[in-house]
Amino acid sequence: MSDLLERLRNRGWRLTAQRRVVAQVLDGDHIHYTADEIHARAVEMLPEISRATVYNTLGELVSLGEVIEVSTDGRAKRYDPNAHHAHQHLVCQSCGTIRDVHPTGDPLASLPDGERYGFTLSGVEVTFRGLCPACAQVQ
Amino acid sequence: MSDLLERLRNRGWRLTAQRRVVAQVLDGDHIHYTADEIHARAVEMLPEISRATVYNTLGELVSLGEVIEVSTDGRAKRYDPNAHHAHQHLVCQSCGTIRDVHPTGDPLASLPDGERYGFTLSGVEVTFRGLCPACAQVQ
DNA sequence: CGTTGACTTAGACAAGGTCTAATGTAGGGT
DNA sequence: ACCCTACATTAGACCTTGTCTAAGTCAACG
Repeated sequence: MSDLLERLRNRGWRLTAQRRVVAQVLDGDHIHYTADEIHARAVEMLPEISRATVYNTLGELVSLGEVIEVSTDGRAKRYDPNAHHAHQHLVCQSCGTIRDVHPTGDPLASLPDGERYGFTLSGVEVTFRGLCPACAQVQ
Repeated sequence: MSDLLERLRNRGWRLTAQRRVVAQVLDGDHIHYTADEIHARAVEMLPEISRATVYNTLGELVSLGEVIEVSTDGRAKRYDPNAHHAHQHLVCQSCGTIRDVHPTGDPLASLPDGERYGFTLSGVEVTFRGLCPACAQVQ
């Protein structure tokens, strides 16, 4: 993750305590947190950090391509620090947990020319939905 | 669409003017509207219909499996009445238009057992992203 | 070590959606 | 045909997520 900070500094980022903390939270577990969860964890390390800064920082990381924004439903967006490896997501419908998965084959290839309607395709997202083991037991 | 209303009545739905209007809007064009767009169109036919009723009705249609809820980004959810035919979506990144598409193969099969982490899979969504012909010209 | 422009802050604001308590009504029972 | 009553609808308050603003702060260059 210090790699990340180094990369960002080379791109002209000012290295502030707030940004370091956000990067640190993202680098922790490989769970995909919401912005507010990231804020809550950041506050534990740097009590005065504001919500706006967390949102700003996440937005910058997304537009720099270091983090992927995942909107699995109409709820809060989640942030996936694993931007440098192609992967898709597996989402628990009950608790919202997201895991990274690696399906076989190239999903883009599954759309025949006759179904492209003249679109210029730039990407594809595949979201597998189901119940995680913990939620499956409860139901 | 009277099919739909009949099916719903058989499942114990009370047939109100409001619900008929919402069904009628969904049955119109095959565009995927947001809840507020549906409300706006419903108001033209039944001026006193409330936002809450539209949201309630859409939620019921979704949980009855008659309509699919599509969240393409962090914006408003859109409602797709084409729930009885398996299909996926092609979204224009610029203007947000959604088209239904029919990829080849079963995307669920692309997730190997070793990548399922004990989840009970219930479905998969594939969202192709790109630029529609109109937006591609502008850029 | 001073300067300055990028960064951060608190809190107001906005969009999308949900909830509540009061009121209305579809449709079965008579 | 007409009541009942449980289900449906309403207006509007409220909640969550996210954005914006104006004022204050500070990293890093010189």
